[in-house]
Amino acid sequence: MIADAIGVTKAAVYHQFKTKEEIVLAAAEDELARLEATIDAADAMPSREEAREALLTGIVDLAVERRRTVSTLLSDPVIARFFPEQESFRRVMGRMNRLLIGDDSGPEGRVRMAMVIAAISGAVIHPFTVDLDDDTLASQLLRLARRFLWNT
Amino acid sequence: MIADAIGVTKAAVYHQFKTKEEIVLAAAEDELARLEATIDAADAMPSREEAREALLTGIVDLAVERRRTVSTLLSDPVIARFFPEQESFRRVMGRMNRLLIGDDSGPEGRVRMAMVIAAISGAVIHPFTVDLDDDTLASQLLRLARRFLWNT
Amino acid sequence: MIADAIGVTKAAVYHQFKTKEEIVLAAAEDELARLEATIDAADAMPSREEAREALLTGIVDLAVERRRTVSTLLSDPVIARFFPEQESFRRVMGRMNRLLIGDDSGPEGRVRMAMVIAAISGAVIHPFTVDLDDDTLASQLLRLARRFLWNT
Amino acid sequence: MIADAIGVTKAAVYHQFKTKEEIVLAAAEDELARLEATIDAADAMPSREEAREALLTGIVDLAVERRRTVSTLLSDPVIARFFPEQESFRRVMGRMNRLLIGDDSGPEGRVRMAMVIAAISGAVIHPFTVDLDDDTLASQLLRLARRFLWNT
DNA sequence: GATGAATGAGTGTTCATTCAT
DNA sequence: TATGAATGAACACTCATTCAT
Repeated sequence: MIADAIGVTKAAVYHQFKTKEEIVLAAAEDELARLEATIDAADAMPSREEAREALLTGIVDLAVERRRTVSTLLSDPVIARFFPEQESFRRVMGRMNRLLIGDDSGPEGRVRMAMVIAAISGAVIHPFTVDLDDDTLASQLLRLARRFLWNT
Repeated sequence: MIADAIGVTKAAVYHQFKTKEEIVLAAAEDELARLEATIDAADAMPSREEAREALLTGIVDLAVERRRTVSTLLSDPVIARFFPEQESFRRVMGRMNRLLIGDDSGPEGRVRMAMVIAAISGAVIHPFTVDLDDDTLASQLLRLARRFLWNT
Repeated sequence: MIADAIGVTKAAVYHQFKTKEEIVLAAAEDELARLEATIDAADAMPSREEAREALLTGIVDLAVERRRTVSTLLSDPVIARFFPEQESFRRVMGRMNRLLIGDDSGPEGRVRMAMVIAAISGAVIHPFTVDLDDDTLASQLLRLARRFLWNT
Repeated sequence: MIADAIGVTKAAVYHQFKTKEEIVLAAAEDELARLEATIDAADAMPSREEAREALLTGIVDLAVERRRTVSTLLSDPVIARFFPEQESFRRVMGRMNRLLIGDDSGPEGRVRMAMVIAAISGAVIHPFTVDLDDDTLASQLLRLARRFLWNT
């Protein structure tokens, strides 16, 4: 499908990537880089509150904007298996944790972070929300995350 | 796989269901029936508050308990395409809507319902929450839903 | 190639054999059955000398007659890997050993047996002997084996 | 595999050899040169008997020593097809013939030569003899060849 | 109701080769 | 001399489906 979609032969794709897994992983790394850029931008903010706010907005925007790719990636078994062990992935998740819920984020905090990320990606790919336009979806996601994380 | 799992031949399965889609749809109807039973139970409650509470708990329990099936079903393209048009599905969703957010649920209310359902199913299948035990997951899901729906 | 040669689709072949290895093994078992039939016939001979003689002739005839199949099988990596462990194979080799070089066949005897079998199959598939007609090849092989095994 | 093994790209190999066949043929010529050197050494012997003996030992040593290469080459279809027509190959085979079985080697003699070569190479590559150590294999091969060629 | 046999259309991958640079 | 990118053709295998029995 990939080869057909970009109009080359399968063998040409296999010249660039050794296995199918490599293709999936490359796509995921690309998406991860986008997320890290968002974190960098948030980090540059003057106050903690502004940084938090910017990050959450950035995450939601990213998820909504890149809906299809994110959705495909998140339901891919290769990602589920290999990504949690990847250094790059752990680093980005660590930075997100610290910014969103603080250095003192104990197990409870981490669980809440995981829940929010899961909820965001779930909502972004879920059939029930498929008809929602991007703005509505983004604003609802922000509300949901704020209520759950900080009760605001 | 299905045929092997129940110990008959593929052809025997094709005698009962005309296509693979039919099998998926049948499995989904089964899951939907479980949900409707939960709604029936909630409806039998004496007060509105108790009904709401029972329904939300029931939904979360169902999602957590039947994690694997629900997750498989929700990431199936057949479901995404055909289910929203199914009468049975619309009926159950309507009853859920009315119970959870009231008869006057305008478009805003329905969007919020959809978000909660999406968040619950997203969290249930998401890789980040895969290690959470059922109790933790259920209690976090309840908290998330209550905050977002009723800000409690 | 197999599917094309017998004029069916690949999938039809995969309906009968689960893997390519199974096909190779099945072909090998078939050839082995031929060899065992030859041993049975030799065993029915009245004297030891006649039995020996009949077996050697039988082996050589088989190798020459079924040249192409035997040659293909012998250069197949699957055979080299899995056949020596197969019960059927060990049984047939054991019977051959006992008939050709006797119950007292020590390590020296077994090595000689192996050499003769190897020489026969080598000669049968070797490019240098590819133009020899079946009769010439068979008589030379008999001579070689007799000289080496019994010095006659 | 070849390109990887020598640490260059495939295209670099294709700059030196026009086809895969040419590579195989070049490897074979290399092996043939070794054989001719062995014949040269034998030819330098004072007596005919010593020359014969030296040649046979030399051939067997070569086959055993270079087991893997010889085996690969001998089971290669390109070799079977093109080598018998090659001038270099015919020259070396002619010299071997004359030394091993004499100038008067009629068709019978040539057939016997071919059989011995085939038996040697067969034994060297055959699965049954794969566990034999080099010394055992060499001495058995010498014995087999002597018995068949000269009945000694 | 069920089975065995078959099929078309894929998928993931390798291999020998070509060619512009 | 060498490289990177590409290709056609194969190969081992799976999947959803059909059909005669």
